[in-house]
Formats: sequence, structure tokens, C-alpha cells
Amino acid sequence: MARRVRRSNGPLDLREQAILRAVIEEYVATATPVGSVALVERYGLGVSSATVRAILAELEAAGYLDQPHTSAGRVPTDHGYRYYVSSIVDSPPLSPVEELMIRHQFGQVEAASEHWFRLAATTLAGLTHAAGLATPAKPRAARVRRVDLVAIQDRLASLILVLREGSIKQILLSLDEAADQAALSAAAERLNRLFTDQTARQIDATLVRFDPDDPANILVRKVAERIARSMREFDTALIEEFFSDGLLNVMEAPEFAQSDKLRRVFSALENRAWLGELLRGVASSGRVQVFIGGENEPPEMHDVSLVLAPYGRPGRAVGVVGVLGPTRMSYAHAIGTVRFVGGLMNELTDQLS
Amino acid sequence: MARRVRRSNGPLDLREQAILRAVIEEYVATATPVGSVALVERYGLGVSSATVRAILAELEAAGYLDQPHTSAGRVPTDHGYRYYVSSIVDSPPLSPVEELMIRHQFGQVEAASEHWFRLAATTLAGLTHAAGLATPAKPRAARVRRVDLVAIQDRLASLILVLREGSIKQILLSLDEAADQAALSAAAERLNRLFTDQTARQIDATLVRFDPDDPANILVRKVAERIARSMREFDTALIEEFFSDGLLNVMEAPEFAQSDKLRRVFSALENRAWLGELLRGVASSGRVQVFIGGENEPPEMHDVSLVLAPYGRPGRAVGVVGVLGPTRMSYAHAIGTVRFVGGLMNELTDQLS
DNA sequence: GTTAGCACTCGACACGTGAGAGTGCTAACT
DNA sequence: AGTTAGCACTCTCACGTGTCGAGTGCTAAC
Repeated sequence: MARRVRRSNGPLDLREQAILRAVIEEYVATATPVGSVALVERYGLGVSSATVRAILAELEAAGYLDQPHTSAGRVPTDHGYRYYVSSIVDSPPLSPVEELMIRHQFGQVEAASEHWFRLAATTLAGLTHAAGLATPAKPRAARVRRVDLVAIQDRLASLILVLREGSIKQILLSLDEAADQAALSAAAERLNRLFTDQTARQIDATLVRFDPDDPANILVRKVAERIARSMREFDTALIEEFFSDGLLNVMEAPEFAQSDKLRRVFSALENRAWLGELLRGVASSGRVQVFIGGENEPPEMHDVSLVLAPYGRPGRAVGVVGVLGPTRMSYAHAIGTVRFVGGLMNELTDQLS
Repeated sequence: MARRVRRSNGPLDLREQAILRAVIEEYVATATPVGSVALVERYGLGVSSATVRAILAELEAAGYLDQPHTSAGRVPTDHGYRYYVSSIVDSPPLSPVEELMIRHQFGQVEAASEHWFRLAATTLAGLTHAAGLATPAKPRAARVRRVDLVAIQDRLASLILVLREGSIKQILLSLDEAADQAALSAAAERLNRLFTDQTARQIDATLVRFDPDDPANILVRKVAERIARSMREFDTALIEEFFSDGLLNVMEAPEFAQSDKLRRVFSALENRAWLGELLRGVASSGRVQVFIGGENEPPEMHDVSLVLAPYGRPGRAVGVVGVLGPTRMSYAHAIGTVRFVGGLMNELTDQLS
């Protein structure tokens, strides 16, 4: 008699929490539905399997767990994972050893900032055994750091445009009339004097005041217009670049062993609109965020989770690093790792102005 | 009576060739072992299935075909594919429509040469429904095109090194003593005067003649050494970068549907030593090359084939583009496409000096 | 409120069977 | 001599069946 019935849908009591955690951890480790007996055996809960069964039934009724079929163990739902994740906001950080290893890897890469974000993705992939994701830090509005012009042929020049925050663009220019390296260098010098630290909008404003009849302005104007155009493109792009590594790690998870689910996930990643919106949200939130299975809008992403952290300087230049893994993922570890790598990227980008 | 027996292991006669081709084309199309009946039905060979069977048995004995089990149809061996490939050296080129599409795509990319090779990989992946591969054109010995120094903080500067053939490196420099932008610009100017078009070796030679006691030389020397070091690293790297796209296309092939073979292929691609050697060979061969299944040394690559073409200028700067697909691949189409894209990359890199 | 006991459910696995595809061989035909 | 129809044979694959075991929910006793 006296069957346990949840008195309310209020917060879970301590024992329920413990069992939910145990189910999730066991399931994350084994990838098979977990039953009441295994639970009491491996987690020393101090009660019998029958009691655990009663609680499992409650947790299922409350939507935290699910049962693939009548006589199978329980599996966490997205809702269950969400509860679990919110209970570990203050997750244990990485071990000092791991931190040192990561810092060492970044030390190797010779301060080539345009490669940092790739390295972040690779590192995250290695540490979490999931896919690592990263975008470069993208300023809200690009500013010129340095302009250079190199002669290639008579009427062909290479424009090298270095933006603040370390992005470099190389653009081929075809000129209206021949110009030697000296002329190009002079033009570049003038461009630097005029436009260093300026945004596309500011360049446009300056150009308006140019004397259209002065022949000395022709080359400079042409290049400046090209620069402004390139910067406008850069500004309007949602994500300039997007790097992922270790997608193969995810393939190893048994839930993706054979189905083509994973392939759909990969294609969905090409959907820049959704991803861009997501990343933008994370970037402006300023903290680590977790998106679990069905919480992701595209149906293809319902079987995977994302753990994302922003880095950079809010309002100036921001990027995102994170991991993508199966919903059945070690969130505590993933969150700790992503948080640390995000912090490291903060430090690194701080060095660059 | 009078069972057909191959009189010699000389070249195949016309009918045998036709049947071998038919088997391969049918198998490439259907991915299932092909039997004698299907063959006469779909390829109007003008003989009965019994005759075809006799010939199939011969081709099998000669090593061109294989039988998964007694009562299955035939499947081409690597040897069979090799024969087929060598019989289509003068493969039909792409259709004009396809060529136009490709050119159009490259037209879109705004002459940013460091992205061309990626685009080549992406294009190849799309056209062949296999994985596209590409390396950037890598000069035998890097030469300086342009050096630039940008102040970041008091003792921190960004060195921007543009190499010929379009490669750009950004390197963070920590200075021994503070230097403002003017000082850095002056140093950069001097570096450009001294070292434009020089190799790492030539820079080293020039530095030896520097007066070690002249304080004006300190900054220039430090930067020059860093430049030379970076260029030496660049020179010794087998493949600077290696880009692949569309690995997912290969996943769609039924032979890789579930097994983890493909994962091993992916890992094998990380084996830079083998791949570097292979690419180097292709680059110096000057023509499209095909590597079929077991012809690849690493055992993980025994189920895939590579079609690779070099581009660039022999002796100066060369790169490789190509595709990776299942052994059961449409070689004629792949070869035609790879050849065309390789030629296009030739045109494009020719523009840059 | 907890626990032992028990009937019940359902997937996983092994096994057996039949259909179908494709072969090699033989004997007759051109 | 080369080609073809016919046929027995082999092997895979799909399907249905039966058994096993894990895990459950329920009930009655503690």
C-alpha cells in the first residue's frame, strides 16, 4: 500500500536528486538504459531496488526520465539533462595537469593569433572526446590596422588589409593604369595615415570630402573604396569563419554508430543562419551556455548538445568556442573544459590591443 | 565442351574489354555484385548470359574481377579498376555547362588567393560527390614579398610577413625595448629594402655581414632572424596546410554506411608523412594520378581511391588538388573534373607573379 | 515508508526455413 | 570451335519462431 506519489511538482527532494544524478552519470558512462538493480549496486544508495523503482517511476512521471520500452531501464530526457546541468553550474574546474597541458599547447603555436581559434577547437575536441567548435573573434565593426600594397604586374596589385583583432585579408586589385611599387607604397602610406583605426563608415565619410578632380586621389580613392567594401562585407557576415575539429569523435559514440543521423547533424551545421544566431546569443550573454538535444531548433540537432562559451571583449570583438557532442555527454567535464578554454582565449585576445 | 580458356595473359580482346568495362560501370552505378544476366540485359552485348559467364570466369582468373561468394555476381578488383583507369587516360572533359559553373564559383571569391585552394576542394567535393582535397601552392623556398610591423603595445609588435605565392603569416613579437610605430615603420622599410625577394638562406647570409655593434641594427636583426626562422619552418614543412571538404559525401556510399572503416580513413589522413610523400610525388609528376584501393600503402586506405592533380609551376611553387572516394568510384568523371580544376588553379596562380 | 516476492513484458539472440539470384557444367546446336 | 539452353547446385538474405534474461509494476508483509 501507500504507493509513493509525488506530492507536488515542486523541487525534487535530496534522494530524488541523488538518484537522477546517478541515472544520468551511469547512462553517460554506459550508453545503455539503466535499471534499478544496477543503480543500487553501483551507487550504494542505501535502499532496495524496489524503492528505487518507485522513485524512478516518479521521476519518469515528472518528465526527467524515459523508458525506451516496458521492460527496459530508464534513460534521461532532455529535461532530465537540463536539471542535471543546472545543478552543476559551479562545476569543478579542470585539473591543474590538464590546464598545464592546454597552456602548453597554446604556447607552441608561436603567437599566430589567426590560428588560436582553430587550436581551441582542436584542443576541446581532444579533451572532451566530442567535436570542438570555434569562431575567430569578430569585432562589431572592423577597424583598419594596416594597409599595404604590393605590385604584382603592371596593372595588378595585391592589397593586404590587416584589421584590428588580427584578421588579415589579401585582395587582388586590377588597376586602371600602371603603377610601380614606389607609387603603390606612397599610396599605402597615405592610406595608413588617413584611415588607421577607422571603420568602413568613417572611411566612406572621409572619401566624400575628397577632391574628385585631383588626379593624385584616383588610386587612393579606388583602394579605399575597395577596403571599405571588404570591411562592410566583414561587418555584415554573421560568422566570418567557423572551424570544427574532431567530428569523428562524435562518430564513435554508439548512438551514432551506424545511422545517418550524424550526417544530418553535419549538414545542419552548414545552416549558418541558425548557428549564427545561436553564437551571437552566446557571445552577448557573456557566459557558458548549454543547449540540450531538443532545445535546439533544427530537428537534425535534436540528438546532440552544444556547450558554448564566449570570449573576447563584449562590445568590441567577440568569438565563441565550445563543443558539440551527443545528448548523452559528460556535461560537468564539458562545461569545465569549455569554460577554461574560453578564459584562455580571453587572456590571449587581451594581448592584442 | 570446349570451354573457353584464356590463350595467354596478353592484352584483353575487344569483347573482354567491353565486358570488363560493363561490369565496372554497372558496379559503380549499383554498388551490388553484377551478374551475367543483368549484364546482357542492360548492355546489349549480343551474346547470351552463358557466354558472358565464361568470359567473366576468365576475367576472374586473370585477376580483374572477384566473387564475394560462390553464388554472387562479380565485383571489380583493384587490378580491374586499374585496367579501366588506364583505358580512359583521354577521358572526356567536363561539359561546358559544368565548366562555366566552376569558373563562376571561382569568380565569386573575390580574388582572395588564400581561399582558392579551399574553394577547389569544396568544388571538387560537390562535383564528384566524393571528398575534395587541396593544398595551397607551396614554393620550394619561400621568398619575402613584403614585411610590415605594427605596434600593439610598448614592447609588443605584430609582424606581418607576406610571402610570394600569396601566403601570409602574422607573428607576435615581444621587443627588448619599447618602439613606437614610427620606429617600427622605419625598420620595416629597411627590411623590405634589404630582403624583398630573398629566401631564408639569403637573409641569413646578409645578417652575417651586419655590424653587431651598431645599435641601429638591433631591431632589424631581431626581426630578420624571426622572419628567416618562420620561412625555414615553412620550407621544411611537407605540406603547409591541407584542406578537405565533403568527407560526408563519402559517408553516403553504402560500403561505408555503418562500418567504422571510414573513421580509420579519416585518421589515416592525419598521417602527414605518408600523405606528404604522396602529394610531393604527384606535384613533381606533373600530371593527374590515380591511386586505387590497395595501391595505397596504409592499410586504412585500402578501401578508398585518390585522384590527384598537381598545379602551379614546377620548380617554383606547386600544390595538389584532388578527390578521395570509395574504390567503387566513377573514375572517368573524377579524372575529368580533377584535371579541369587543376588547370583552373594553374591559371589562377599564374596571375600571381 | 520500505522491502521481498512474483507474474509479466519485451528486446536480443540463435536457429531453421524458403525464396531468389547467380553460378558452373553439360549436351545440343550453328 | 564457339555459342547457347537447361539444370543442379550454392550461398545470402529475409522472415518467422522459440528461448532467455533484464527489468518492471504490483501486492502483501514488515
